[in-house]
Amino acid sequence: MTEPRWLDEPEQRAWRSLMTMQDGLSEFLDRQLRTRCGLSDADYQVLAHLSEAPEGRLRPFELGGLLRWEKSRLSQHLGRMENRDLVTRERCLTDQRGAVVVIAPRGRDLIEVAAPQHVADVRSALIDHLTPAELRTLTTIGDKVRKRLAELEREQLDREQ
Amino acid sequence: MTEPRWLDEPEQRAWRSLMTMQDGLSEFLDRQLRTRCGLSDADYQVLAHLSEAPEGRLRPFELGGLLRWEKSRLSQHLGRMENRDLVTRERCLTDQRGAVVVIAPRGRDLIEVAAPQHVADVRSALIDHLTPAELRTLTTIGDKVRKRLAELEREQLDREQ
DNA sequence: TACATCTGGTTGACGTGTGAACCAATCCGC
DNA sequence: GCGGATTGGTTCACACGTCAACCAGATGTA
Repeated sequence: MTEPRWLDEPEQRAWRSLMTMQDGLSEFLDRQLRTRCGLSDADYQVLAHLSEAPEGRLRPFELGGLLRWEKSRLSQHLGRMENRDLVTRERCLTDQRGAVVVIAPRGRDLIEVAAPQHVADVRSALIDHLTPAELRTLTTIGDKVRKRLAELEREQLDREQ
Repeated sequence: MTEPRWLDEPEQRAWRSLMTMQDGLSEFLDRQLRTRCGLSDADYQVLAHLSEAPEGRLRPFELGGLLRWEKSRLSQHLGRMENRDLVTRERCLTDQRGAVVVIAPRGRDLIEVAAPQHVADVRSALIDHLTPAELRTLTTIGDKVRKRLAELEREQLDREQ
């Protein structure tokens, strides 16, 4: 605590580089989706998961698990998507308190137009400019960080008890 | 356009890995700052830039340039930060329409507490787990993407004319 | 069966980001 | 100098995310 251990030059550069890339990439992809298909990144992810699910239907809690979204966020977002005819909500037959989200025809159409364009954007902004080695390193780093964050989260939970 | 060129296995994994890391990292860092210092990531960045500026003062448009924020966002956020005594706003003497943002004592105190903790978090979640080679690769990738995004933005602007 | 607890989901209040409209001061070409 | 374009900034309306409170149906345990 008394010695902060600031980032040195290469560390600083890597960190800033990552942050800038992060902001730039999300901003770019979100804007492309939005201007070309009228979908936000959030809409896209919801529709992507639904379109891959059997019959295009999922329980909200399953969808929330896949997206790692808070349940209130999901509920609010589904409400807005329902108003725009992207999805519909039905009552669940086997669990009386639950619901089922179903992708609507308009949602299906939009995601089928959006998906190839989105992949093309991801390629054009990132993937196509990476060597196989860079691709591997990126995967490695991502996996390491994911594991580490899970660890930190567990520690946090332990401390709370 | 007729052939979408989907991502292959390693590409897919790298992309998802990056996205997950991105979400997880921002979420973690933001939560740490928020619970320990009552600062959002946005607050932190504003205060960080201000505290490094001469006399802790910057014109909003300079700050906006550094943060790459829309001016309306910056204006709104500064308003809220002013209400919380983190910054103050003064009229600019040399440009009658402009303002100057100054870091307030409370803002200075908070950033000085938050900064070392924030760096420690960045280390503990990311930097300390990377080899020098990974650090270099990350920097390289970030730089490539930044250049590429700038290129795409220029093309976009050209198309609009 | 009865009561406590847990789970799936919605709602409301609030903080935050975006785009467009707007105002005033400044700049620039004549 | 004058009039139009540009720049610095704020404001409004709206979309979005988070948290806490809440409700109803399910589950577990005596």
